[in-house]
Amino acid sequence: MARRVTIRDVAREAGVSTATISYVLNNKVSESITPETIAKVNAAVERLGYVPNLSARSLRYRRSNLIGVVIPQTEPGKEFMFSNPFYGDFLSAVEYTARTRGYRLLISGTSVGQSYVEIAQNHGLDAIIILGIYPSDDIDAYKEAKIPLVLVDCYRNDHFFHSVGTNDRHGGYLATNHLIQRGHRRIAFVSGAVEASGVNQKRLFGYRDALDEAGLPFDRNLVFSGNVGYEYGIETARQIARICPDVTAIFATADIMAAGVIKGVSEAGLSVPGDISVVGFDDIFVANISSPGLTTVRQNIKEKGRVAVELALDAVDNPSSPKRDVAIPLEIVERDSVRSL
Amino acid sequence: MARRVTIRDVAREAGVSTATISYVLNNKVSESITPETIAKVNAAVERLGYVPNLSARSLRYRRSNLIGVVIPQTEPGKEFMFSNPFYGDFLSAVEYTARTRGYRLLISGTSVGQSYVEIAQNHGLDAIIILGIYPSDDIDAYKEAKIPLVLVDCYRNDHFFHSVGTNDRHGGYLATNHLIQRGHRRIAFVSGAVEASGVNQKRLFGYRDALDEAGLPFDRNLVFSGNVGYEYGIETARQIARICPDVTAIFATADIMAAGVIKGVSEAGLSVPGDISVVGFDDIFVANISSPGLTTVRQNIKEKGRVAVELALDAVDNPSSPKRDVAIPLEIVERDSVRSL
DNA sequence: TTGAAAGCGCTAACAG
DNA sequence: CTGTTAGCGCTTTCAA
Repeated sequence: MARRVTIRDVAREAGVSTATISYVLNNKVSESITPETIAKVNAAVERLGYVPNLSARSLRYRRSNLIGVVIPQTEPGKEFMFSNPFYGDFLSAVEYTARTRGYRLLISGTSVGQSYVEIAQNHGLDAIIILGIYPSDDIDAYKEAKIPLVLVDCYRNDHFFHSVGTNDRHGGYLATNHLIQRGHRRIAFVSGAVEASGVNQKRLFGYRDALDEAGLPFDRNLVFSGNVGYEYGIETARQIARICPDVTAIFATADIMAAGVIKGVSEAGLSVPGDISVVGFDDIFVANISSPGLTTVRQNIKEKGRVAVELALDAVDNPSSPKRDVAIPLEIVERDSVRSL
Repeated sequence: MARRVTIRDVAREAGVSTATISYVLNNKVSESITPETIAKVNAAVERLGYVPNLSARSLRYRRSNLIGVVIPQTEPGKEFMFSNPFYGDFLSAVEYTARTRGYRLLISGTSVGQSYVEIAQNHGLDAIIILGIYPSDDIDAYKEAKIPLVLVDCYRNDHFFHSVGTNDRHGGYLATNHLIQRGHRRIAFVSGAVEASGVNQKRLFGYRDALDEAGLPFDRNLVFSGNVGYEYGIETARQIARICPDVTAIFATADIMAAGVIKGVSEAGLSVPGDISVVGFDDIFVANISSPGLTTVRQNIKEKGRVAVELALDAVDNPSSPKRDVAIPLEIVERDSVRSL
């Protein structure tokens, strides 16, 4: 490794002191520096190819300009955290927004026995964006460490942190009501694990809301919950086709699952939407690709990512400002996977 | 921000010096420390919740345990760098491998006017993995900065850096030959930009190889190159359906495009594989989801990510070791998008 | 076996 | 207007 060019080298080259270099580099207008000096410094920086060392700076400043992003392992021990394209879309938006604000992203799953709090402190992360899970074990550690946190898609918030999500209950209602309006009466609900105060539970509540409103009975046997994945969608659709012949519609709480459902339905020798209508959730591009095109509840993932970063930076700059819960709007996007009965 | 617990605090708590703490923390066996001291130190660390500051350490060590990953902007100015799920899969594998080796990932696109070399030096990145593009402008800067680099899917390598990719020419051959073997004669080639020494050019060469081998003429009008995206696949398929009625098969050099092609063909009122057969490239899960299932050239993305990290770390540890070019094997995966004529 | 102290590169208070 | 210097948290040589 070639020796780094330091601020010292630049100072020598420019014939001024290191402090002056630092002032010029950071546009410290409070110090008044002659234009000539500025020019000399810039020339020296240029000539030497000087690049500031952020490790040193962050040691000094106690800030790293780094935001951590924690993506949940979809399945324990599974290394493909991005198996759902939703995460990629989200991360893209986060990265873009962070970059325009001068922040970089540190991404890391967590190995067993290692808390993300530790990683955060290790690298002096300015803020952390956590997706989908409420790290119940760690949460006190976060509070204690006073690391600004943004919770995404998490309802177990105690207003100690900012959060961003959607009105999942409303989303569940939207999807189910869409089907009911089109004459469906026996509607299956397919989702990942339904945990207390998790998004799937909320969506399930919304599903029940719509049922109730229409005076339809809630049938526990039509609720299928497993894991958020394409495979599980296939399996469940097969199963539904086999044991619930009266079901005419399926609401899957993630497009990736809905895609599996469509596949499973056709593998069972039935057609979408001919025999079974399907509504998804997210509106990732898979909804477009699937055939038939998937009618789904769109959430603006890009916006979600943007807001997550805004909130994170707000928490950094105003640690004591009141914590906000932002909900990204939802809307039904109609494609071709729903039939009117 | 609560004041950090530093090694000093731990030293005071344990009643020893900071050096001793450091020795214990880093298992410096060269120094012999009594078990009692070790126990005391560990207890103090535990009690105080001490977490090492990696900025300080990296300032000292001149290494950050950070690997940079550069994902190309698929389109200039477009913020969604992950529009192709391929990247998410790749990144997952990279993250997992890096983590098991004690490294974290810094991801960042590059804003205009900012070279990634600068980012790398800013954060003291130990190595960088660059996907898909040869940063021709920067390359000298990388060499000069002596930052270990791994080039992924890049043929413009001068053996100054490690690289990992696949035998794209062979892949192109595989796909095209698969179609030829099944009786297809008029086969369109649909890809992103065909640049000199880019993957698409290689795949195009492979396409020609297969044509040549079978004694089929190469028709320039059957080569469509635009950008790697679902939309472009749709457009091109429509166009092919309209102006090339004799085409019976399409080789799309990315599954994401192939998915678009399938959509476009059906929008044109034709069927896959009834009227037109389609072969893709990558075998991302979209190949599974699309209907009909996409026959495609599989590359082991996970392996690609793993190897990229291995090579990166090798370059860190052995800066002067000879540079390797690793090719990940390819194979045809048959699904339902190809018909035998 | 342990401690004191220098220094990694940078910033900012203070002095000149 | 510019320079000197202390110190951010850590490692490691050298001395005790």
